Amino acid sequence: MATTIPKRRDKGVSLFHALSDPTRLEIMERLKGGEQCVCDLTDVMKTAQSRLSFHLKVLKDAGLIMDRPEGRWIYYSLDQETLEELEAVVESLRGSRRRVGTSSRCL
Amino acid sequence: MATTIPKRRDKGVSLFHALSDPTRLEIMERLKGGEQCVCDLTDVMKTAQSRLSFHLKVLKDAGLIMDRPEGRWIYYSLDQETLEELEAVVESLRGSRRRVGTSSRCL
DNA sequence: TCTACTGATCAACCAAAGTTGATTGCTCAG
DNA sequence: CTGAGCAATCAACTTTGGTTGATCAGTAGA
Repeated sequence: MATTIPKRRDKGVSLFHALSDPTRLEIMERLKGGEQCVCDLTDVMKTAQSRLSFHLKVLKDAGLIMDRPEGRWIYYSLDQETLEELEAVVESLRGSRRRVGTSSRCL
Repeated sequence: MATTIPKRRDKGVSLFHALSDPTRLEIMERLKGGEQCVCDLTDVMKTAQSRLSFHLKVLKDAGLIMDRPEGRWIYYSLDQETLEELEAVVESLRGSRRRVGTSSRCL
């Protein structure tokens, strides 16, 4: 089933919004190397725990990352499926490169 | 010359931010069909002219669209180069899919 | 059980982004 | 030259997003 245009747009908006912050982009980059627990990230990014937790939530709500609790820790990792969706959204933006001669209305 | 990591990140942030709004995403979709003047967009999107102008500026500042004045009108179109950059940024997010067995620090 | 640690959540605050309506500068037609 | 239409800009306002510090629940180890 094909997703409706507005639905697809909303999905794009939420993905782009989640990635539109330097801290969150850094988290994504760090997770490229494999899953990390929050304490790893807090240490290496030298940032407040609540702040990091906030950004992780934004990424998780967008579906870009997943969490896996293990004992005392929670491990975060990239969600490859959503990243593929993101790639599809971006590719769809490029669309057909045809050139329309004149505008429809403004004459 | 390879761009530095933080520079690349900033570029990503500004692109993602520009696309993180439904109105702007709709503009992008409409421009896929070819260049459009502002009056076309105002008509078809049924939105205030100043609002549209604001969003066009955000997209333009991010480098995603270009404008071409012609007489009384200004035509906007997608900037394919930037869209390619965007694709590269997104692809780089997927990175290596290797799995790291255990975390470095949290034991 | 008691304590220390991890990480989520909350409320209060501050900053950034978006909206609205009005104005301005420009171009073209009469 | 005048009047009308296109589009950018501005100031005031509203809304959304991000930060901070505190608290809370869950887990592990002594």
